[in-house]
Amino acid sequence: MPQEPAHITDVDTRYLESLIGYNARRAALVSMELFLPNMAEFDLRPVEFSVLSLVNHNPGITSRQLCTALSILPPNLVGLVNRVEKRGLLQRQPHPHDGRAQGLHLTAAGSKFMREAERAATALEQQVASALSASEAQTLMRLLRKVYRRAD
Amino acid sequence: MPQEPAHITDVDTRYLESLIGYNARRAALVSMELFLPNMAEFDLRPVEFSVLSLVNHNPGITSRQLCTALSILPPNLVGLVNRVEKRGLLQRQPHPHDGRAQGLHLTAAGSKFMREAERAATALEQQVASALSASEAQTLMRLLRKVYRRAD
DNA sequence: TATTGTTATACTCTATAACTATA
DNA sequence: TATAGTTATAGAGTATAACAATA
Repeated sequence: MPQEPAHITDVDTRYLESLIGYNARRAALVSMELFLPNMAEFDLRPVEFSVLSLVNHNPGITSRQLCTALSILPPNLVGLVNRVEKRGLLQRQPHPHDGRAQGLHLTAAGSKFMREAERAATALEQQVASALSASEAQTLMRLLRKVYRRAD
Repeated sequence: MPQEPAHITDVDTRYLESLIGYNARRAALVSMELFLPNMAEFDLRPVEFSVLSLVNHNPGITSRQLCTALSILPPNLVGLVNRVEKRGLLQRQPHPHDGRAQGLHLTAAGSKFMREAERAATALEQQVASALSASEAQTLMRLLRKVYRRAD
């Protein structure tokens, strides 16, 4: 056991690395760091990508549903939707059954855009998972979902 | 295959859930949500806990080393260290070999405080990992480290 | 010349309160 | 009365530039 050296060379991170939250946060930050340059041509932040992807796969989804699915607070979604709407990627449409709500839909340009963006994100995934085998990557995601899906 | 329903009931998140970054971020957010109430008595934010824990296990560590180990930018660490120093948990001391640097050390009160805080964090870990077996938790952390340790 | 720590500051992200229109 | 969307705003977190002291 070292005698509490006053001059540290290698930092002992073993305790922090025994905590799931610490490890998940570090991995998430690295993933987002890789996202930015690799997705630069799309000018999308991670959350914007997530929103557009959910609209892509759930046409007619409401803001409220997006907020619940992605843990975004409603006031913070407004500006985000406004931006991608101004870029011509997304449209608000009247909701068929609820006059308060609006269904969100990708425009034709938005659909094409998201096809390419999701292809790029899937390619980027190879970099994020470069140290993992295919089966390790699947295991990792399955275990992460067990952590954040509290009620399943 | 559904005909693009305009009224979504269950949100299809399958594509996003195929991305490591998305899953890691969701799990990190849930972990931090659990951290706040469970660690409330210590009045520590996750990053403050990480800093104090590294000082605890690496007495004499410098700010620069902390920044590197935790991916914090130096200007953002200053206020954080000031706060825990004002709380009497941490002390800056002259560095033995480098006049520019300062070694960070826990005070006696800080040591006692961090013993209890780390015990609480370890107990909290049982909640974070409640859906995982012990071996699944170990696997999860091992795979997460493979993601964020780009050069190993 | 490079590095440590610091200040000042800007920018982004996240959170809260209150309002409207509709259910 | 409750909910969807919105506005305004506050707070937390993260970023860059520039400086003094030391290597």
